Amino acid sequence: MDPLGFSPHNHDHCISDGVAAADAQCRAKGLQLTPVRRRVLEILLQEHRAMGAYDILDHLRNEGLGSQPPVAYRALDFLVKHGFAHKIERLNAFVACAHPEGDHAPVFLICRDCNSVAESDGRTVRKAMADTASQSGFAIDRSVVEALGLCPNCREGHAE
Amino acid sequence: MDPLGFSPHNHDHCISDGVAAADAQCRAKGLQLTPVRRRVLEILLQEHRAMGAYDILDHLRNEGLGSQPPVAYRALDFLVKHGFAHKIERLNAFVACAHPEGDHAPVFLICRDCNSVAESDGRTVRKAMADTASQSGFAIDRSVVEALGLCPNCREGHAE
DNA sequence: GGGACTCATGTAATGTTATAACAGCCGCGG
DNA sequence: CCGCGGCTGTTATAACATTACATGAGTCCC
Repeated sequence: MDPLGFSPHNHDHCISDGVAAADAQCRAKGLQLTPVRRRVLEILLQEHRAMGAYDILDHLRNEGLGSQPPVAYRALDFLVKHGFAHKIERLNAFVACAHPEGDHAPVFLICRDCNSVAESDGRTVRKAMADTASQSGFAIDRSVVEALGLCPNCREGHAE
Repeated sequence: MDPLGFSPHNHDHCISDGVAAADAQCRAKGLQLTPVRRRVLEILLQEHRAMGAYDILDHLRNEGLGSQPPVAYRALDFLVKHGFAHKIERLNAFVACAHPEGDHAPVFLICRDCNSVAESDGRTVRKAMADTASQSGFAIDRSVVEALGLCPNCREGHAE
């Protein structure tokens, strides 16, 4: 059940900081952080793990905020589009962004044991990708970089 | 409709070479390249694009080789597991491996216009990822690296 | 040959993830 | 007041994937 950075932290801050950052950016860009969107972001921050759209929908349903898939997907699309959350393709799941302070190029480290997801700095990786792509004349818009393996905590358990 | 390398080539060779490589590796490793598996690989090589499992299943059905989803998924699992094909997570689709000569770390370049997929050499990218991961003590097993953008051919069309 | 085993296949049913399409609401500018 | 854009509510369905169980073909060992 360990969180995004593979390290302990004050989790209340994650939530309030994350929402505050989104709030600020939405105000700055004229976007609407509506109750459903805000709540979905809070849920993602709270749970601090990759969640399926239907997991999130369950929460929303319990809270009377919507019960049909499009409700969840629309909120998630919004959050992903504006960088407040990310989709983990490998898991068909979503996580709150761990670095909401503007543009970034995340690399996700997914633990195959505890399913935690860490978002780490992908700048060197993106650089390498840009080099690779330019050799074939390909122009990258966006990219998906996800590693599967063992997080530090689970590695200990597997020590042989 | 352009293919894996964004460049023209003799496509008959792709198919025969791909199947021959798989054949050889299966023999070497004691794996069974059964008719369904072989046919799925041929279909992927033939079409030379990312195909959904159900697209492949349609082909199989037309040929009397199986009609239920597990038939396609089992063959695809086999091919992916042994490196004869890859899954493109972003597209929920599969492509034949373009470099069946043993271990490799592919990076996929996915054109958002024509949907072609190129498999390029990911060694420098993997190196960068390993560096990034090791900083947080994460041990990578496998990874998914997919870039979305415009291939050289579609770039021309978009020149403004 | 017969029994036990493994691996591959056939098939029904179901589960999970995601989208299309349309109707209604609400705030805002004209 | 009206039209318009953006968000939400809801029904229905599409697209992707797996579980579970039955059958068959080959191999090994006795």
